[in-house]
This record gives sequence, C-alpha cells and structure tokens, in this order.
Amino acid sequence: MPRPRSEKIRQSVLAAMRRALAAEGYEAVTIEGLAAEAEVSKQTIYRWWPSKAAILGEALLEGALPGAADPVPATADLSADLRAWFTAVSDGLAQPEGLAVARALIAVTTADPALGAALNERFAGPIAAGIVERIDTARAAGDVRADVDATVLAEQFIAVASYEALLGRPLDRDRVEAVVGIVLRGIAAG
Amino acid sequence: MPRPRSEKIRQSVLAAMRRALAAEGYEAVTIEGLAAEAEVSKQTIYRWWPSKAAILGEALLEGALPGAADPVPATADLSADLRAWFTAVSDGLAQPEGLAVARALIAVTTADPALGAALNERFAGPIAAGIVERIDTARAAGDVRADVDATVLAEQFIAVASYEALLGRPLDRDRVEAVVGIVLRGIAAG
Amino acid sequence: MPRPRSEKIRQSVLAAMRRALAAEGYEAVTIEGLAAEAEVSKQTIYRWWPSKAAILGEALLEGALPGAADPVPATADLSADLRAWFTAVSDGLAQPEGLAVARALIAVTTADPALGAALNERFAGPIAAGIVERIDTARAAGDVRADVDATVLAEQFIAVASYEALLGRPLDRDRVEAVVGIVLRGIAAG
Amino acid sequence: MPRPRSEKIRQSVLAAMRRALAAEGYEAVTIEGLAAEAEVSKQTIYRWWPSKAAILGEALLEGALPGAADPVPATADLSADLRAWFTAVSDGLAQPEGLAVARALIAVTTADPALGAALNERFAGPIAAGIVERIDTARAAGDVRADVDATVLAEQFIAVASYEALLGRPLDRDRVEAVVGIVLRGIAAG
DNA sequence: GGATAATCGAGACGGTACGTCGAGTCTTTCC
DNA sequence: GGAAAGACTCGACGTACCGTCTCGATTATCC
Repeated sequence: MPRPRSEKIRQSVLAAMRRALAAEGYEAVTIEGLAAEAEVSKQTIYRWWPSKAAILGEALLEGALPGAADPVPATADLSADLRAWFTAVSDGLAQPEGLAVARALIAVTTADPALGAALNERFAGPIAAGIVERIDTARAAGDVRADVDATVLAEQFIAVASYEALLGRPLDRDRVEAVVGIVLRGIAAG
Repeated sequence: MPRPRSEKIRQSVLAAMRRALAAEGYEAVTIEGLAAEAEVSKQTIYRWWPSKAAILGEALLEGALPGAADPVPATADLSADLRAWFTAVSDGLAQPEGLAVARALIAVTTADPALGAALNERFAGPIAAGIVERIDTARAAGDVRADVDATVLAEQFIAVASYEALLGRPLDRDRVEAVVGIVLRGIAAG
Repeated sequence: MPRPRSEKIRQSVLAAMRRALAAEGYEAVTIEGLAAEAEVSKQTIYRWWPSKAAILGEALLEGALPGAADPVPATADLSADLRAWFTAVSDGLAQPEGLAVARALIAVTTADPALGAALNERFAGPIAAGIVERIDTARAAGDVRADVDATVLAEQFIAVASYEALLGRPLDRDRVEAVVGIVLRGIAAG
Repeated sequence: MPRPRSEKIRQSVLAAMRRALAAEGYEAVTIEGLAAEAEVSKQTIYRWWPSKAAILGEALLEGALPGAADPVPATADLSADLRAWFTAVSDGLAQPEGLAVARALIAVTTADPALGAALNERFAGPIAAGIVERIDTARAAGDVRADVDATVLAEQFIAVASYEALLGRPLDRDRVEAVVGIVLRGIAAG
C-alpha cells in the first residue's frame, strides 16, 4: 500500500553528487547543497542514505568508474596488455571527473576507514581480479614465474594509480612505461 | 619591540594536534578542541596558523615522522637493505600514531591538493631521495641495470606504503617480501 | 507546509529578555545569554529577530509597559486628573522593572536612532494622544486657553519622565506636584 | 626623575574620541579604534583612563559642550532671555557634534547610571544653576511668583532638550516658542 | 653628563560574544 | 506512507574587542 521510493529522486541525488564532486571536491559537498541541487528535501536524503559517503558509494556504483570501465585486454602479449590497461587507467585519472572520483574515494576512506575499505573492496576488487586473471593466464602460458603473487602485483598497480590521483599528478606515457617495465621484468619467467 | 611569540604555546598546540590526530583522526580535529586541549585561546591559533592543515604540517615537521626516521641502510646487499628499510616503514605504519599521521597527510591532500603536494614534497621527498641514492650506489656496483629510473622505483614503494596506510592494512612480512622481491628482480642487472 | 514557528519559543525568548533587562540592564544583555536562559538555540533567535533591539521592541509590545498601562483619567477636574496620571507614571518608573524598561528604550535609541524613534512612536505616541485628548476635552469645557499646543505639552511630560528614568531618580510627590502646577498654570484659561 | 605624562598624547586621545563620537556614535567607539586613530598604544589609554566613559567625560570637560557654552542672558526681559537661551541650546543640538555629544552622554548614563549621574551633575548642574539664578533675579524683580521652584523649572528645560536630542529631533523655532510660552505663563507673577 | 625610572609603542595573550554555516532531527501539510 | 518545506538543537567556524601582560626604546629629571 505504501507509496514506493521514487527512483527519479534517487537518480537526481546521485547525479547531484557526481556534479558536486567534480565541481568542488568531496569534502566541500554538503547534504544541504545536494538537497538544493537535486531539488529534494534533506529529510528524503536522510531517509534513504546513512551518510554522505553512502551517497558517494551509490553514485559510483551506478556511474562510470575510472578503471572499472577498463578491462584488462587479453591478447597473447602480456606486456602490451598491461601497458594498454595501465595507460587507460592513467587517462581516466587525467580527466577531471575521473580524478575527482578517485580523490573522493580516498577522502571517504580517511574519514571512515571501515566504509572506505568496503568501497575499496567493491571497486578495486574487480580490477585486481582482472589483473590476477590475466597474470594467471600468462603464467599458464609460461610467461610468468610460478612463484609470483599476482595479488601483490595487482595491488602495486592500484597503489601507484591511487597515489598519483591523490597528488593530482597523473602518469604520463613514460612513467607508465617505466612502472610496467620494472614490474614485468620482475615477474617474467626465467 | 612587542612581546615575542611564545614558544611554549606553539609547542603545546603542536602537541595537542599530535595527540588529537592519534585519538580521533584528522577530520575530527577541531580548532576549538585544539585550543581547549592546548589551553590556548582560539585567537592565538588563528594568529599564527592559517589553517588546520598548516598546524598539521608544522606538527609533522617537528615531531617524529614515520618513514622519515628510517634511513635506507647501505650495506653491500641491496636486497637486504631494501627489505630492512621497507620493513621499518611498514612497522611505523603499524603503530597507531604512525598510521594516524600518514592518514592525516592523505586527508589534507584530498582537501587541499596544493598544500598536500607541498607537504608531500617535504616528507616523501627526502625518503625518495634516500632510495634513489641507494639504488645509484647499487648501480655503480653493477647490481642494478643501467636504464632503471630510480625515481619511479622510489615512488612505487611510497605509493604502496601510502595505499596500505590509507586502507589501514599495514604490510606484514610476507607482503614486504613479495613487493621487494618483484621490484628487485625487475631492476636486477642482467 | 513546513513546521510552523513555535509560539512557545517566541514567548520564552521575550520572557528571557524581560528578565535579563531587569537583572542586568539592556547593554549587558547578550544574545548568547538570552539563548541559554530561554533554552533556545542562537540560530533560532537569529532566524526570527534581526537584532537585540528588535527583541526588546517585541518584548515591550507584549509585556506590561509603564505609562502605557496608565490611561489619563477624565473627571471634571483637569488638575487632579493630570496629577493622578503623572503620579501613576512616576510610580511605574519607581519599580525596578519599569525603570529597566524605560532605560532600555533609551539605550536602544542611542544605539539605533531610527529604530529608537520607531519604538518611541509606538509607545510614547498613544500616551501623548491620551494627554492631548484630555486637554482638548478641557479646552472644550473652557478650562484651557485656546492657543495652547497640546502636543508640546504632552511631550513636556514625557520628556520629564524620560529624563528622570535616565537618571534613575524617579519623581516624588512634591516634584510631580511642582511640574503639574507650573504647566497647569501655564495653560489655564485666562 | 621619571618621565612625565605626555600632554600631547592626552589631547590626541580626547580629540580622537570627539571625532569618533561624531562619526560613529558612542557605542560604536572602541578603545582599540581610539588607540589607532590617536596613534597611541592601547596600554597608554588603559594606564590613564579607567573606561571609555571616563575618556568621554574628560573629552567633554575640555571640548565645547552644547548648552554649557550658552550662558543665560540677563536683560530686563525674562521672556526674551529664556527664549534666546533655549534657542541657542536647540541650535547646539542641531549641529552634528552637539547632537553626538548629547547622545553620548545619554548612552553612558544608560550603561553606567552612577557615572552618568556624575557626568550629568557636572554638565547639567551649571546650566541649571544659570537658569535658577536668572529666575531668582526675575523673582526679585517681581516678575515671577514667589512659590515657584526654579530647580524644577530648570530641569524641565533640560529634560525637553535631552529628550529631543535622544530622538534626534531638535526643536524648531515654533516649538521653542511654545515650550517657553507655556512655562513662562506658568510661573509669571499674578 | 650620565644614571635612572616611568612613559610609551607594539603587539602577544586568554577571554567572551559575535553572526554564520552545516549536520541531523522533528513537525506539518500536501499528494 | 512518501515527499517538500523548513523549524529546531547543536557544535564549530573565523572575527572583533576586551583588558592584561611583556618587551625594548625613549625621554625627562636629578645627582
């Protein structure tokens, strides 16, 4: 009997969050401002989301996520694949929205580590999984040493990307090359 | 001619910042709370520091900084040296204060990228320099490939440490081992 | 649609103002103190009143006002009537609250002449009107000279009362007698 | 042996007070502003004056005081004399500085009745004395009834002037005429 | 002609209040 | 019952003056 939650409202709040994120940065976003921007009452926001961070999480889940949208290619050439993928990620972080989103994710995590960890799991998890899978394929093909921990490696890429986003200093071609080069040699089969 | 600035007050504010950081996290720190904790008037804080972040910066410059206090050893064994250093850094981030400080640094950077970059330069810079120096020594000794960019490598370590601090998931022995292992093989001479 | 303004809060702020006025005097009244005393948030006060003076004005409009409560009697004896009325006014100013209110009115006026003039119009106006009316009646009865400006006369009484309130030196019987005596003779019909 | 108090400084503070009074009104005057304006240190002000009001008092004692500078004329015509004097007083209150000074006096009194009473005694006293003297002369000449209390009468004039200053509505020719007319008839000998 | 002692400028300092902002919660009315 | 509108409490913001407190640096006097 009760009136169902309005999907339109939900979308307009998430959209407002995405816009605000790019425009002012996560810390500067206020629930009040979001409500005004989305033409929704504060109460409605508080009814459906427990925190600003939760809105961010939902907004990211539904919007384009830099990195998430970049699946690791799987040609026969591991080196070229990683290079291509990492380049795509860097390009994503070079876009204003991509940078804003990544930073927002970092900001949330410093404020609420538990939630941050959950969000991270949600977003970085699949990315890491993609890399691990690609490495495993390469290992099966004999291109990668048997004792390499693919998880550690995936995290290394993610850490570098995250750090560069934090500093707002996206990696250029050369640095991508250098990072991939070092790591690849580190894991290449004897 | 006027009464000189009180060094005692300065120290007590910085100490209050360090205590608050460990106890509540950077975002939860309040100028008002700081003033109360340091038994100093708000006005005095506003007179000498332009922002919460500036206090943090100064507090870090004068207090123990995790990582900064850990110089890279320089024995004949590059592998052992990096392992020892990175272990020390990880241990620093496993301490509550070390973790709090690192997270605070990250939080500041998301809120004010320019200032964050400056602080980062100030703190991460010397650390990176230490690593670069160690690598160069190793290169001179023929242990490292000539074409390796030591700067990229240093940043890789810092990025990993930073990312782990962000997630509050300090590296254990095995992960340190894995990271150093991969990187080392990646740069090892022929 | 929104929740309506709370009348209870409004009353409790006005009451706090009246209490504070009598206890400490207008200048010593603080918005912060008012909020605490009325158990209301500062924000709520700022939402509804633009200034301390505005609260005072409203408080007076609704509370007992010395002088306002004393209508000019209208027996056949003009002299007795004015004497009785002016005695009542003096008695009002001899009460602590009456004195506090009168002084507050004066204090507001020195700080914000425009507002003060408005308040004065609001409070002194009706009083003056009462006197003017009584004089006109007397004039019709042939007790007062035709050329007397009743307005000037009314203001003379009010000015004396105001001045005595300012100095906190309420008029005693004899002075009331003297003032009324002089004025009455001055206006008596030939 | 010690260096004596600087008269120059004293004067410059008093001058600053007079200027500030006319420019912003008594309540808006701050010790800090006074110090800046007079190019004197706060400490020096606090050394020599216990309060803002004390500075005002001293400034008035030495500066031109409206009314104080207007002695009651003493020709043979009491009516003309009072008219002339009260006109002069009204004119003084019509000047910006005169008005500012009178209002400042009133403001001080509402804030600190005791000090206000003292200042009033100091300033209004001589004026009242002048009127009383003139009335007494007139009485001796048989122009004024024997039973008239000259003090009450003097205060009546002062009260009217004060009230008009408070409201910032200086008396014009006609009102001066009306006030003096009523009072004079009220005290005229049989 | 120094020594000396209070004056003075500058401004640091602990307070108190200012007026504003946003976080969350609550209440009313409309749909 | 969902939603808009906005009243309400709370806590922090950054600012302005208050009155007190050091600090040199600067004079007048008096030996």
